[in-house]
Amino acid sequence: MQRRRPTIIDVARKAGVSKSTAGRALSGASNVTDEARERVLDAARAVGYERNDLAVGMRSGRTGLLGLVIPDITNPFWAEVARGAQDRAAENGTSLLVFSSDWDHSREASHLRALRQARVDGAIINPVADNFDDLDRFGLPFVLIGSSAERFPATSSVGSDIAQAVRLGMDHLVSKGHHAPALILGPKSRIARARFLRTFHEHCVDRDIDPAALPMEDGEYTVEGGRTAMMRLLQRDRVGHLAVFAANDLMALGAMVAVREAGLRCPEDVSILGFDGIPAGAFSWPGLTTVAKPGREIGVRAVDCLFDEIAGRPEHGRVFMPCRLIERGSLADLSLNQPRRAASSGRG
Amino acid sequence: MQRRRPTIIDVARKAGVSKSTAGRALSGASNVTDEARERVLDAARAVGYERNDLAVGMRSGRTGLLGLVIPDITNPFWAEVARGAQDRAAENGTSLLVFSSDWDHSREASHLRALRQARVDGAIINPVADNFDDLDRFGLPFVLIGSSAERFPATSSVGSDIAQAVRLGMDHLVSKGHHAPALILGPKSRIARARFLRTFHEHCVDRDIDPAALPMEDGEYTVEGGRTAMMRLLQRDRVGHLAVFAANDLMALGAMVAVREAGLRCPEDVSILGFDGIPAGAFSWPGLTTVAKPGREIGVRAVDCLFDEIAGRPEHGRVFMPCRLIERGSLADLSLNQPRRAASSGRG
DNA sequence: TGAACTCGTGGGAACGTTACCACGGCGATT
DNA sequence: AATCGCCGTGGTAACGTTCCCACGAGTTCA
Repeated sequence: MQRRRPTIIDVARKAGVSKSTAGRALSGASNVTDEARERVLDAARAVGYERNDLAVGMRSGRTGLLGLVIPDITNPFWAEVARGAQDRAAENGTSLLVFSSDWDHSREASHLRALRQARVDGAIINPVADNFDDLDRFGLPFVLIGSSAERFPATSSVGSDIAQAVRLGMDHLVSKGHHAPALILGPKSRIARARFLRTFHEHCVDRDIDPAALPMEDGEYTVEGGRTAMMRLLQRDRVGHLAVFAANDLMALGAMVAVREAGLRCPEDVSILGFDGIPAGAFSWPGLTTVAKPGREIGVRAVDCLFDEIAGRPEHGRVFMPCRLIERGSLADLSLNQPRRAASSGRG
Repeated sequence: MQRRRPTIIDVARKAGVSKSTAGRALSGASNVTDEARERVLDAARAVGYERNDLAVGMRSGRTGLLGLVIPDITNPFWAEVARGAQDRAAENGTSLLVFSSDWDHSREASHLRALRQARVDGAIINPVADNFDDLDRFGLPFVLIGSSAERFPATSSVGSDIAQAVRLGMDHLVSKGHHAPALILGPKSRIARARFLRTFHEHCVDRDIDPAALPMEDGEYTVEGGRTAMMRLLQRDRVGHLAVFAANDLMALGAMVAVREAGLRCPEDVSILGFDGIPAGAFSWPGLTTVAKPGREIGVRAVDCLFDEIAGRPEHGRVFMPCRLIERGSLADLSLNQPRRAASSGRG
C-alpha cells in the first residue's frame, strides 16, 4: 500500500526537464529559467515531492541536523535553553537532536559518538567535566554553553555572565544586611562550581569579606542535593540569621524544604537566594528570590554562534549574557532591624 | 587539516577483505568467520572508523532517528515524557528529534514535514487538535501520546488512564467533603479537554452530582491561564468553601497565585487539586495535592510501542498508564468540621 | 566575422552503505 | 563418484541527491 516516495527524478520527468535542472530549481539556485523553475515547482507539488535530507546530507555534507547535549532536559533551566535552541534552529530549517548526559562522562561520550554518526552539522554542548579529551576528538563544529567557556578558549561559547550574576546576588544580599552568606555549591567535579566559587571569592575580597570564613556545603544540582546540603548547614553552630546563596534554583528549593522540615521559617530564620530563574521559584512559599539566567536566549544565541562556526565565519568568541535579579520573598531584610554595621559581627 | 573520515572501504582494505565482508562483520551479521570478524573489528578500531548513519539510512531505509512532537518541552510534564523517550531510544541505539508545537497547527504540520524529510523511522506525537488530516497524511509509523487516543482507534497510543485519574481525584475530593468542585479546564479546541470533561461527568453521575450545576472556566494550559481562570471563578457568587479541580498542574499553580492575590488563603478558603504531578507542585505553599501521571514511563512505553509499530508487530493498541494521587496540602478537610451532608447544600 | 564569454541545460560521477547475486570450497547425501 | 546444499566471500547495483564538466545557443567585443 505504501507507495514509493517520489524522487527528484519523478519530478524532473513530470516537468519534462533533466534531474539537474529539477535539482537546481528545487534548491533555489539562480541559473534556471523562470519558466523551467515554475514547471518544476508545479510538478513537485503535483507528485507530492519532499526532499530526502539523507541524500542531500550524503552528497553535500550538510544534514540540517544539530546536536544538543545538556545535563538534563528535565531541569527547567535546561528545558528553556533547549526550547530557545529548538525555535532558532527551526527558523533556519534545521532540526535538533537532543540528549541528556546526566553529568555522566560515558553517557556524554556515547551521545557525542551518536552525533558524529548521524553526521550532524554541529553541536551545542554543556560538557560534563573539565576533561575535554572527548571534545578535542569530537571533530565537528561545536559551541559550548554554560560556565565551561574559559577552559576551552579556542572555541566559541555562550553562557551567562557569572561575574555580573554573582555581583547582583552579593549586592542584593549585602543591601538586605547579609554580610556573610553561606554557600550551597554543586559537586566538586563540575566546572560550573569552580567558576562560581572563584567569582564569589573575588566579590568577597572587593567587599572586605573573608571567604574562607563562610560556611559552604556541596550537593548534587538537584532538589535532594540542596535539601541535604541545607540540613548539614543547619547542623553547624551559628549565630543569628542564616543567609544562603545556592548555586542553582533546584538546590535553593530543596534548601527551603530542609528549612521547613527543621521547624524553621524562611525568610524569618533563614534567607535563601537562588540562581537560574526557573518558573517553579515563583510558586514556592515564600517565592524564591533568585538571579535569573536568560535560558531561552542562551539557546538562541548558541544556535547563532554554531551557524557562524559551521560557516567558518569569524567566530563570535565567548558570549556572556547578562542576568537579572528577581526579587520575591525568600530574603529577610535585616538592614531595617539592626544598626548598619552590627550584622557583620555575627558569623553568618 | 580536517582529514577525510574513514569509510568502510578503508577498513576493508586495512583488514584485507572485501567491503562486503567488512560490512557484514561491522553490522554483526552471522555469516562471517570469527577470524575475519576480528580482523575487521581491529582494523576499524585502528583507523577510527565510525559508521555513516546517513549512508545506512539511504540504503537500508532505517535511519535510527525517531521524532518526538510535544506541545512544549518547557512544560515539566512533557520534559519528563521526553526524558523517558530519550533514554529508551538511546538504549536501542536510536536518537530523538524533539519538536515543540505550542499547540499550533501550522507549526505541527511543519514539524511533521521536517520529520518526513529527515526520513525518521517513526514518530511519537501529541497531536494539537482533533483534526487528523496531517496525521493521516504523515505516511510514517507513529504512536500517539496523551489523551487523543480515542479519536484515532486504528493506531496505537500511550497515555495516562484518565478515567482512573479522575476517579482518584473525585474520590479524594469527596473524602475531604468537597461534593461540588469547580473545574478549570483547557481551551475548548483541545482534545484532552473533552476527554477530561466527559470522564468527569461520568463520575459525577455515578455520585449523584449534577455536573451542569458545577462552575467551570477555561484557560490556556499555563500558569497565566490558570490564574485568570481562577480570577473569573472567584468573581462568581458562591457560598462557603470553594474547591477546584484543575486540568493541569501549571493551571493549578496559577490558580493558587490568584487565590493569594485575591487575599484568600489556600486551603483555608479555597481547595485546589491539580493534575500532572510536576515537581514544582512540591515547592508551592501549600504543596499542591495532585493526580500524578507517570510522564517518564509514558515516554518509555511510547518508544516501545513505536518500535513495535515500525517492526509491523501486532500492535500494542492503546496503553493507559495508571496515575496516582499525591497528597500535599492544598485541600482543606471539610469532613471534620461539618456534618457529613452539609457540604453539598452550598453551590461550591 | 570569428573568438571569447555567459547562460541554461543535461549527462554522469560521486557520497558510503547494504542488498543481491554468483562463485568456489567443503561436507553430506544419494 | 557425482550431486546437492551450505557457508563464507567478493563484485556490483542501488538508494536520491548534488557537484562537476561539457555542450549548444545566444551575446559581446575586438
